[in-house]
Amino acid sequence: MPRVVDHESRRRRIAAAVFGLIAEGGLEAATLREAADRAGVSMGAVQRCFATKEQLMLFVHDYLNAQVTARVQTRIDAAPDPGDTVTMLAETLAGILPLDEDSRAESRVWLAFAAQAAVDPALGELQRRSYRELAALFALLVRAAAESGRFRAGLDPDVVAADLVTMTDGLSVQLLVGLHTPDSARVVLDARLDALRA
Amino acid sequence: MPRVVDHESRRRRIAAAVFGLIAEGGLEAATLREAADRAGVSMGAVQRCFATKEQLMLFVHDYLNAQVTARVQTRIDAAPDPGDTVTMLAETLAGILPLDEDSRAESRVWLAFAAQAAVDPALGELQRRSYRELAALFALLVRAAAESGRFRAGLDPDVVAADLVTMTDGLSVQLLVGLHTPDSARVVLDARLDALRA
DNA sequence: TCCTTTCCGATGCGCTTGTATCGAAACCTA
DNA sequence: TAGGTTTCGATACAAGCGCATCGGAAAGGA
Repeated sequence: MPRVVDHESRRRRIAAAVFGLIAEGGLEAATLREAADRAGVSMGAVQRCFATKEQLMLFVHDYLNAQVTARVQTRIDAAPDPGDTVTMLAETLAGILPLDEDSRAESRVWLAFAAQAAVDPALGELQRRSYRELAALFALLVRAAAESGRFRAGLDPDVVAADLVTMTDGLSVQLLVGLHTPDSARVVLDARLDALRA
Repeated sequence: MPRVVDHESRRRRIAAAVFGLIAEGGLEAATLREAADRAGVSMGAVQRCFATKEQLMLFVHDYLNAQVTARVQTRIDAAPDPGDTVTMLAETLAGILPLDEDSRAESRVWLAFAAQAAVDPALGELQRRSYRELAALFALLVRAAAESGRFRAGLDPDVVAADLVTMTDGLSVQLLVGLHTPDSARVVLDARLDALRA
């Protein structure tokens, strides 16, 4: 059993390379050769880690989700009150939005996948699942905040969660295209949260 | 001056073909050969009408805007009270959203261009201009509705217009991905309009 | 009628793509 | 140390791409 290498870390390295390529040039810029170059490996290595390009792209989609999740967790941990449900909700929302260069790159990749998901059933199903998880998280936090009295009573957590997902998508597009600035987006976000508070 | 043909109508025919290709398979499916086939012309004709593929894509972007505008105008004309500002606003919003198969196709193409615009400055500028026009129209209608007493006084038309643009983008994405249904999207839209009424 | 001018359809070219292939190198076991 | 197994790097290949080329067809003026 010779020449054993850490496949998983190499897969992540390649995924990170593809992520960068998509962030800079869209899905069309994601070619196996460029990915191999950027990851510092040969094409043969890429082909050994991923049987087809489609599998690679699905892995990159998961990699994107992991990146966003990690960013959000970091934000929450750095907040003054990491255990507070409203803090968690606010930091999650702010962490998803493209408010700095890193999150802009993530959002560009997200948008590229969203466009592809609209014409690719398999990717669409994957994305639908991701959205459902996000909405469930939002609903969980909203319900907890309402029960603890931090949010108004009588809110429908699922409806509010869906609204928040819709808002983040809209704001992300507007931030990327440049019609919203990070400052103006924060105003919208804060206003939305204020409207929920008791 | 022989062999004179109607260039403009041929350009629209080709644009319509590319539009269909993008709606079905994303930007990657938009190739000159497929476009020529679908439009029922030869590649030579396509090359005569558009010097490069980039010019063709920019034309398709304008074609998309024209399609949406025409749909919205049709909706307004068919409404019971075409002259009412609130009616115009409501029909414009509903016309933009992917609520039926035709508008879903338009929204898929819009999303494909939005993703490309995030990594292509020229297309980004074009899209920014389109968004500004839309926001200006919304602001105009909101201001008129507020002055005529149909909407609450004290609304900032520009802020409301930006919010409406953001909402339509978010709803469009959620409708395309399948987390919102046409019915649930209409509920959100109606609620947003109700919140503006006096 | 013929000629000039415009147009178009077909074909070719250079390039890039994803994937397949394969000899060589690397490593663990015996 | 020898052997066998796994991995990798380079290369080959077919397909598809945008774009360039060009001979002939079409149409109005002389």
